[in-house]
Amino acid sequence: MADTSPPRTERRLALFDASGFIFRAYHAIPPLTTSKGVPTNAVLGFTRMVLKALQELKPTHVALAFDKSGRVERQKIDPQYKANRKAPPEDLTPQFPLIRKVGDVLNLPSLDAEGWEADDVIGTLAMQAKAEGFQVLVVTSDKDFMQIVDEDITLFDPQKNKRMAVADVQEKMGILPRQVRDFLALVGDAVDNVAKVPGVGDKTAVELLHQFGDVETLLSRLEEVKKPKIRAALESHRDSLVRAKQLVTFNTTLPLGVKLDDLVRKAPDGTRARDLFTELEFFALLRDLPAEETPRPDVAPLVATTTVVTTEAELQSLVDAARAAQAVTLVPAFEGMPFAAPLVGLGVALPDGTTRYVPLRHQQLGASQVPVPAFVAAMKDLLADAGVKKGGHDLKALTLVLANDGLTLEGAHDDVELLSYLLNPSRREHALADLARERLRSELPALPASVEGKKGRALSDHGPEEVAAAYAVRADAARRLAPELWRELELGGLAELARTLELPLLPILARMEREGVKLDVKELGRISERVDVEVKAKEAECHTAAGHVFNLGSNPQLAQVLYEEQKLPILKRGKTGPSTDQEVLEKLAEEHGSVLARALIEYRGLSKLKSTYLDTLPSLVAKDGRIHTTYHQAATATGRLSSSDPNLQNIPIRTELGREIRRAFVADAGHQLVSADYSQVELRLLAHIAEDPVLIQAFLDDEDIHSRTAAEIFGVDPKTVDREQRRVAKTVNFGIAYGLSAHGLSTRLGISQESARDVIERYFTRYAGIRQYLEDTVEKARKVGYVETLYGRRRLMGDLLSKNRGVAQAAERAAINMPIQGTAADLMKKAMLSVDAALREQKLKARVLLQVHDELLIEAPDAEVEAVKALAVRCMASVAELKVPLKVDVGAGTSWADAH
DNA sequence: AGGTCTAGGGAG
DNA sequence: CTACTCCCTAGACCTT
Repeated sequence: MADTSPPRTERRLALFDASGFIFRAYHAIPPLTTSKGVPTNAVLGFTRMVLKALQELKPTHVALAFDKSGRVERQKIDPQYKANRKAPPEDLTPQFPLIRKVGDVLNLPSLDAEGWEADDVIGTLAMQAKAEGFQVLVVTSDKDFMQIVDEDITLFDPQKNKRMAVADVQEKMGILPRQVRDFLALVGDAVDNVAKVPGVGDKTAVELLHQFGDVETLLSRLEEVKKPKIRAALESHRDSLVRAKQLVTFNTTLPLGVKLDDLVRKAPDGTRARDLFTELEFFALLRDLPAEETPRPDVAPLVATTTVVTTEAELQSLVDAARAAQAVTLVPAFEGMPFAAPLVGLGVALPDGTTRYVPLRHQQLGASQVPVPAFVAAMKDLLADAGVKKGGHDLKALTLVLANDGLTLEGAHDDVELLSYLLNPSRREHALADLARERLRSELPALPASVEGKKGRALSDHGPEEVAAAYAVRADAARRLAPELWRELELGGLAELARTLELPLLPILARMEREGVKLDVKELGRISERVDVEVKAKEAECHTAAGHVFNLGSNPQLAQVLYEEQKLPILKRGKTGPSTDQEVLEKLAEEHGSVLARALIEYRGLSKLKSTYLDTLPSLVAKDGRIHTTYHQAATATGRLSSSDPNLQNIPIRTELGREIRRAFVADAGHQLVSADYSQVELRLLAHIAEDPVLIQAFLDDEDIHSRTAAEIFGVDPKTVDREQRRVAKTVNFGIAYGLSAHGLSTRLGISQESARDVIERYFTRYAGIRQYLEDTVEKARKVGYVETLYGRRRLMGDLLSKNRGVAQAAERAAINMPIQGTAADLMKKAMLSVDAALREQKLKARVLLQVHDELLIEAPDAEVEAVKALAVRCMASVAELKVPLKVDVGAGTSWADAH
């Protein structure tokens, strides 16, 4: 039996200067509130610091020390002590109790003493612990604490992550730790209103202490002080100096009535900590909390054991059970990209609450696992049977992995990632572990580190016993989460959206990813070589203009050259320094004739396209010569898809070079790419949703919408609108659904704020329905807490009630935009279902490859091109009956550029 | 060497 | 603060 209590010499007590950190955290972290408006910046900073320090110091004992009416006792010595301190800011006061709560849920004892400061509490405990043989670590950033440093007591500054021992004090101060109080008394403290001896600064104080050792000796041998002025000053400030030393000296003899055994470190109360952090919206910190040690009694723990399926008979009985229940939850074990990764094993949860793990490609098992062909044969029909509801987490990935073994998954129904997303699309992640923690109050067992970290052993090198439980438990967690999520979806009116839109879309996205798009690597290479030359030339041009070589990619270096060496005016500042962005460079080039700025703009444009696309895309081409992006169906706050690895939704188009890059996206031999995109879809939706008669009529008349808007704004005939007027109108049309302000419009158009205001006012006068819609949307969102699309997709909008004006206003703009952008996303998703169904129905070979928000890119055999163009237009335009027509532009060609 | 943050910029 | 929604790159900075 191992003795779990550490040996005496290894007992470490960490004492936190809580009060000190509260103020530091408050000032270090910009104002922050929860979505309900509760200020939390100091709480957050404090909590972070504590967690970090605990991790770093790994103490065996711990306490948080607070001030409690901290001036009272010292003001008995000197009524002026801290008399100039203002009351804490009003948004800090409510944070004190919250910080005590944090200490409470983290199981860290809070200590204080009436009338005394945290310093004294710490001093007292430090002495007590030292006497009992502890190592003491005082967590503080306050220099006053140096006075209690000795061989057993060290300071730790969590911000700098530095410890301070005796030698460090000597090095920093030039005196011994026990002389620190004498030093502080001599030099005083303006902040705390501790009087100093005039004429005595740091240097003199240290010199005096070297000569006399301490204040008392100094005062008893004043005649030995050489400098007459200093001697006189000390003479006349005798009393205040003695008082000062009393003020700065910690009281180390407080009757705290605490035994060190009471301070043994305990694990946080996982449940309460999670609840509190959730309430405070400290989502990042939630992850750092250790596993919950006390599961809630009303929830059964996730299955702890699982059956490893190694025979065909066992597999068959699993299949039979799933078929009988018409449902099964599956979590695949695989490594790498789902469209290329072999299935290593499959975690299975059945509705009866049992789980299995089916190993398939575990090296060690060899022949003692079900052979892949047998697995495929046994599972094929079950997986392809849409009547058997499939559950899991990220069923698109499951679909792709299964497809690698020729298996088709139908009946995707309980994808908990997708369901959770629909409930709250603003959430960054819908990780299974988080959902299980929040909704099941259960921690998922970790995967072996070598699996999780993707390094070391391959997954297939693990024995099934190492991973079986982990995957089975994941399946079980998903199975249990689904009904709860569906219940909430029903309550929110979101279930239909899930059933009829998102879930049917899932297999289509899987097919699109699997299909990929062909890239002409040679063509891209040719462009890259050419651009390489141009980039180098521009780089040289920049260096010449600067007069020396520097790193063009480094904004600090660039700022140095522009603003210090070339003395150009700083037009805009960012968080970290003067800005060097496009807008600024443009001005510097235009208005200040900067050659460097001009060359840099061109350099940036070229190098961006080169590094992001030309150099990167070829490495992402799979063995089949095609690029397989990943679509994220549970990513955006508005309901759009997103794309990554690579992002094919931001391939350039606006510049000539950009268009050339699109020329490298090509159709396979004998095929063409058909591009079909919605024209002005968001503006049309704005017209429909806002029910604005003027805008609706404009679309019904199929007018040039920007010219029409210009005509409305400027009160002229649409035919006589000039280019400038149209440009203004176009910017307004685009910006209005984003909550465009007069300020924004003026900077974008380079017009005065007055005329921008005028333009917006005229717009709203002509399109009165739009103003009404914008106002109603925000007002309703404030009341109900969310905004929604035509099809009921919701986005929760907590920030609308934020006390931070900037945050609240940003939320208003997002609230205005979401119903428009989100409805457009809904329409496109519906269109994708419709196109897919039509292609199948007509038995066409054409395949949808890409979706870029308002565009679909389809690869069609030459013979099908015309039919596919017509089909795409028909499907996309008829996806909804609105008060305005949906217009679809379509084109075809051998490359993506040519299809436009 | 590896992770995270920031600035900047590509798309709709 | 100042136009919404994303993802990716490079450099800076910090940690292992």
